[in-house]
Amino acid sequence: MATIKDVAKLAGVAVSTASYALNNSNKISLATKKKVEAAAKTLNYMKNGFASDLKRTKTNTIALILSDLSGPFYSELIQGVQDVTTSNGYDLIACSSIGGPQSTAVKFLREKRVDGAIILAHNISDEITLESARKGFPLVVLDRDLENEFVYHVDVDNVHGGYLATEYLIKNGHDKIAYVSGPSNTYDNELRFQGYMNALNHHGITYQPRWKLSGDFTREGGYRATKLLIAQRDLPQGIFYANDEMAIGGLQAFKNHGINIPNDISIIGFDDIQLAEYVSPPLTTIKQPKYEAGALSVHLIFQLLAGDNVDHHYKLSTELIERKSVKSSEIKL
Amino acid sequence: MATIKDVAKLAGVAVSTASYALNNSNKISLATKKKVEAAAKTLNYMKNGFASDLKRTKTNTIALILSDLSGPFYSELIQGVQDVTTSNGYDLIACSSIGGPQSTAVKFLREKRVDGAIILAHNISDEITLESARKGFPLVVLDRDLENEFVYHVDVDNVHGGYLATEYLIKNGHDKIAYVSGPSNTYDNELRFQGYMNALNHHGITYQPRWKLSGDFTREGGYRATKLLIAQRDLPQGIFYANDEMAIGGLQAFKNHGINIPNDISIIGFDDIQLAEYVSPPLTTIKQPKYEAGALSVHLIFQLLAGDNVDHHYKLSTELIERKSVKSSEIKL
DNA sequence: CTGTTAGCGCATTCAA
DNA sequence: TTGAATGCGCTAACAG
Repeated sequence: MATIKDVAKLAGVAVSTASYALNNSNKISLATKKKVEAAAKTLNYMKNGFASDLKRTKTNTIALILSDLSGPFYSELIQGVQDVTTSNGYDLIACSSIGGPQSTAVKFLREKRVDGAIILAHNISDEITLESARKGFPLVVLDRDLENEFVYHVDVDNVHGGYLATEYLIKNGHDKIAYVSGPSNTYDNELRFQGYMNALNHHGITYQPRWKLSGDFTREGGYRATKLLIAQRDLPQGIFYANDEMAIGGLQAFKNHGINIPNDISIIGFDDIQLAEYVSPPLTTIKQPKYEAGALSVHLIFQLLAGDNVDHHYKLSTELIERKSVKSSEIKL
Repeated sequence: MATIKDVAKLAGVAVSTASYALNNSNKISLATKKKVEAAAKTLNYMKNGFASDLKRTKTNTIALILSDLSGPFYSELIQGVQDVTTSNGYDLIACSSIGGPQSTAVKFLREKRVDGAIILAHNISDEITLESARKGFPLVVLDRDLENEFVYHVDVDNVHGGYLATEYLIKNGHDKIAYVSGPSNTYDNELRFQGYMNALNHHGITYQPRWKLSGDFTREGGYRATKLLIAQRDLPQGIFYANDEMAIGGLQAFKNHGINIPNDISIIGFDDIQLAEYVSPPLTTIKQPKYEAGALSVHLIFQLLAGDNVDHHYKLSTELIERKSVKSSEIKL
C-alpha cells in the first residue's frame, strides 16, 4: 500500500509538496502538480482516510442509527435524511444498533466517528445517548424524550394521532374499541395509547383493560394478539392497532377465521406504510410524515453544526387516511 | 476533549498502562485498572476511533454499498448481510452510492475505510470497483461481472429466471409476449432479457422488437411503458416485466384503462418483493434468494479475510412463484 | 506488572 | 514555491 511518502519520493519532491499537489492547493506549480499526480497514479496511491480524519477532526459524515436497517418502515425516513444530507455535501452512513452496546452504532456514537447522528433505535439506551451528546456533536432523537443540552427532538404527534384513530372509530358508531399495543416500554407506543385513552375519555367511554393486548409492533405479534382476542369470544367493534404491521397481521388472523373486515369488525392502523394501501381491504390508518421527519432531522444537525441556535423540540403532525377497513356509519356525536 | 494522555496523567500512570487498562488487557493489576477507569470516567474520556484504526489498520467493519438505501427491495438482502456480519463480531455500515464518484460509498472504497465491501449499485462504475480491489480488501459484487483477482461474484441466475418467466407464459397459451425492460445498461436486465429470448427461441416464437419497452426498474417507469403499450392498440397476451416494481406500475395502468388482469392480459414480474403478494391480483413472479445472496456475500468476505481460497463466482437459483396474474390455460407443448 | 518510546499516514507549520 | 519538522491520539514492542 503506497503512502504519500512513496509518491513524493517517486515524484522527487517533498512530502508536503505532494500533499499540496494532491489537495489542489494553489501554491504549487502546475508542473510539479502534474508530476505528483503521475506518480500517484503509477503507484496506485490512495490516501488513508483515517489518517487525514485524525488531523482534521471532522468527518463530513453523519450517521443514521436504526434498530434494524432492513425494516420497510424506514424507507421514507431514510429517503428524507439522504436527500438533505447529500444536498449539503455530506456523507451519510446508516448503521444498525443490533447488538446493543456492542453494536456498530454505539461505536460510532461513542468514538465520535461522525459529525452528528440521528437516532431511531429503541435498543440504544438513553444513557449511551446522553453520554455521547456533547458540544459540537449534535444528536437528534426521534423516539424518546431526553433532557440534555445537546440532544434535539423531532417527534410526530403520536398522541394526537392516537386520538384521531380512536375518535374516527367512535364517530363511526363504535364504542367497544380494543388497543393492540407495541412494546410497552416504547415511547411511541405510550403516546399512541395515551391518545386512545384521551379519545375514550373525551367521549365518555370507559376503558376496558381486557381490550388492551400486546403485539410488539410486528406482524406476527399483531396476528397473535388478534387470535387471542378472537379466542376470548367477546369481540370489540373496532380495533386500533398501534402500527400498520400489526394491523396487517390482524387482518390475516381475521381472514383465517372467516371474520370480515370491516363488516364484522373495523380496524385502523398507524404509520401508513406502503403496504397499507394494498392489503385487502385497504387499511385505514394514521399517516406519519416520515420523509419530513428525516429531512428535518438532518436539517437541524446542519444548523447546529453551523452554530445556529435551534429549538430542542419539533413536533410534526399526523393525518387520518381513510380507506376501507372501518365500517362507515357516521353518527352524530 | 480528553485524550488518553489526560487520563493517564490523572490516574498517575503511563499512557500505555492506561491504554492497556482501557482495552481489558490482562497484564494490568486490578487496582491500576480501576484507577484508570475512574480517571476516564471523571474526564468523560472517549477514545478517538480514528486514531486507533490508524494504528491497527483494521476496522472490523464491512460496508454494504447500495445505490439507494431506501429501496424496499433491499430489505431482505440487508437482513442476510446483517445477520452474518454481526454473528462474526464485525460491524456493518450501509452506505449509499448516490452522488456517484463523490458519494460516501466511493470514499469508503477508495480510502479503504472498511475491511471489505459488498456492492450492489449500478452507479458505482466498474473502474472504481477495480481500482479499489486489492489484496486483503475483498470485494463482492452482486450486479456485474468483473475480471479481477480480488473481486468475487454472487449472482442469481437471471437468465434462467427470465427463461422461467417467459416459458410460464408460453405454457399457459401465450405466444405474444412483451418484455418491459430495466435500464438497458444494467447487467441484471440484460440477463433477464436473454432468458426471455432463449425461451422465445426455444419455443419457436419470433421476437418482436416493438414489444420490448423500457421501464427503468421503477414503478413509474412500468406505468409509462404499459401506457405506451396500451396506446399502441396492439396488446400482447402476456407481459414479462423485468422486475416487480414495474409490474405493479403496469397493474395500475391496466386498472386505469379498465383492462382486467389476468383475463384480458397476463403479467409476470421478477424479484418477488413483499408487495407482490398483496397487490390485486397477486403477482406471479420469479423469486430471488435475496437473503441468501446477502448472507453468502458476507460469508465469502470473511473467508477471504481469513485467507481462505474461494471461488470467484457463485450462482444462486431462481424460482417461479405462481399467483394470480397469469391466465391459466395449461397447454400441451 | 508498568513505563518509555517509536511510529501509523497525513496535514500543517515554519524556514529556506 | 519547497522541504524538514512537528504532532494528531493511540497502540505495541521493548525495556525495566
